[in-house]
Amino acid sequence: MAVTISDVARLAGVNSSTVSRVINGKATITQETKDRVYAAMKELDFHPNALARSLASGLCGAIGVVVDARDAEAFSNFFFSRSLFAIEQVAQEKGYQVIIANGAQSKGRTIENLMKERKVDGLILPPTTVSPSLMETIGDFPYVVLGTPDSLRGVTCWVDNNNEQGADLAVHHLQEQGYEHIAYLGGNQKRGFTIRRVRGYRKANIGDELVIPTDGTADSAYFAVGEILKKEDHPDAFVCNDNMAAFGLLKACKKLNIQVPSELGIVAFDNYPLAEYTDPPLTIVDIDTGMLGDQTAQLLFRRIDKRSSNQQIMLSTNLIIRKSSERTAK
Amino acid sequence: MAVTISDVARLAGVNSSTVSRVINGKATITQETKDRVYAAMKELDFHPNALARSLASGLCGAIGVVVDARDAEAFSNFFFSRSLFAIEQVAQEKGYQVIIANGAQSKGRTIENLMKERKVDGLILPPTTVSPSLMETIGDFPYVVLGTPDSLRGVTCWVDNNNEQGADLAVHHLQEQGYEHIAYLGGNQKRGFTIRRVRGYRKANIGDELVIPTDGTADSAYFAVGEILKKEDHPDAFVCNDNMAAFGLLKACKKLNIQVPSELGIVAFDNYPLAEYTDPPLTIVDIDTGMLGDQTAQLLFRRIDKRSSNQQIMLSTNLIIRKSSERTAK
DNA sequence: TATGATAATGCAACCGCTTGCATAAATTAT
DNA sequence: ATAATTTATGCAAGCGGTTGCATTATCATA
Repeated sequence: MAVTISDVARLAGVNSSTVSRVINGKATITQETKDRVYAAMKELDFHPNALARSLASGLCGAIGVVVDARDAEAFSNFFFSRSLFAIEQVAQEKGYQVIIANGAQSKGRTIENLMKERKVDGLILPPTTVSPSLMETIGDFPYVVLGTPDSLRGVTCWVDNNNEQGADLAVHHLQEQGYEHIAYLGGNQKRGFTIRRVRGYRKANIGDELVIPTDGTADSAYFAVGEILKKEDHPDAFVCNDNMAAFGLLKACKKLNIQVPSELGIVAFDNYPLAEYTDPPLTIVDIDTGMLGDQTAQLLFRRIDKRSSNQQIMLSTNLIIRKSSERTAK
Repeated sequence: MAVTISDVARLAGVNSSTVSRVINGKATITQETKDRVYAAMKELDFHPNALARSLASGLCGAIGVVVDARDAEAFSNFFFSRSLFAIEQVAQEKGYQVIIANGAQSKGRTIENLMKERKVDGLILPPTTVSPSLMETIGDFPYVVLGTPDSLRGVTCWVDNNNEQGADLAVHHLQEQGYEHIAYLGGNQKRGFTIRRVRGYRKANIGDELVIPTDGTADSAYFAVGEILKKEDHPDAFVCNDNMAAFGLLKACKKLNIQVPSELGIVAFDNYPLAEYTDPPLTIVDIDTGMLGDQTAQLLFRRIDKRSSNQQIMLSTNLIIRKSSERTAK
């Protein structure tokens, strides 16, 4: 059987409540007593039972990170896993555990259980899972949405990168480089972040407007631009919603013998590790996923500690300029 | 305050132990009583407190997945996150929570805490964290290493893909395609899985031997092969330890105007989403990361339930043949 | 109908820790 | 020296369940 607080108390010749106070350090205890308790703890190799502590104290010492992934691909999406790294780091500093749970199959049950069965003190949610009804069951339980929810109804707290500003950045950069007909390639036009990126593109773009959706694969981008690029007056630049779209586009350009960047410029969202190894390397609207995770976790802990009300945090994106948009180098 | 089991009991007109039995379903209870209890539970929107259950039952209902990542890059490595998806799925089926923890900074303390503070019932560990001393503190606590430990001393339970067989597969395929001087590119020669892949390469390779380490970046591969490819008698095929090495190699070939696959064949480990979008698409030794995660979790649960002794499971890899090794198409 | 076996439920201790309140010890003020 | 404070520790009641044992209700058997 495991060593308990009373074993330690007995050995140190004190009451178990004293041991508890020593552990938690929030009471005045004589140095001498402390020393005896510490010695006893070390001698018995005592580790407090986290479950019992949580039960007694009413805090579970864990936060839940919910993912909404139907397959391994979505799960391993790099946006998520990078943010997760930062989240875990913040949690570790606070002495909290991180529980991950895939909410894809369960229609909100996952979230409800985590909350109501007292498994976590707070939740980080993906934009796709929040709905008015979910927000109702969540009530004033601490949560932060990582990303902007598709529907804002009832949702009051999130952290996101500024997609609109990112698209603006991309378009302006291409315009500065002398590109004139800028199109937008990729993305599911029902997803909030795509909508906002397209909105940014529309606002910044002064030429003709062209938005080409894809299903997220390089192939679909490849086929989608195939016909368009054959026309005489095809766009001379693309803002790509993701790296896969850019890859499909590059492939199509290669096939049709369109030179990048001299004849066609490309800027894509998200700095995948491989974006700088394409030919030519891709100019990127970079999202600081680390910062995103960090801010999300920080905000969540503020809410858990009741040190913060609901708020929305928006992080700026920034441009990593590479060859794919360097028309001036022509 | 939350609804407790006694609230339910009171409303249903039974003792709280009866409610407990109804919840856990492991006792004979009259249908009529059950109905009353369920009705009361529903009326009060009762959710059992997981902490209290765990404390009383002695099981925490969570498994820990330890990662060893110094930075977000390592954390988001695709091998890990894909396996994680499968692990979470198995856990969810068993009603278990998945706790992830980065053990990089803490020298085994993370693992020890998860275990001794009773936060998890079992652990999935990365090969890099296991050491004889750690195995000693782990004792007979249920664990499974995901990957083959670098040092086998004291380690008794792991699941891995068969790296040696994978390299064998790659070399044979290249030989069949008519390539004769096959080199091995990439990897840290101190890491177990690289060593085993190289061993497989050495066994299968009948021509000259050449192993070129890299630091995992495409750049280091690019520079490493630069000189080698300039020589007259350079290898006519490469087995790459990872996708990044293959990217660097492709870039070097392009620069030196070496045609792939007609003049030089490439097979790389790991099927990155982008491997089929390179020019030419890469032939891959594919690792079924989903199966790996699944088997690891299954084995862990068998150990938790004491239905299995320590064992080592090896999963076969298989080849995805694409253009980069199709010499016959010359 | 009495009797033993079996099924259904209640009782209460316990899981290991926290914490409000009471008490005892130490310190300071008068 | 004694009273008034302040500080350090003990006591015991929870936290919300689970579970072995005791008890009662139900049923089959003779």
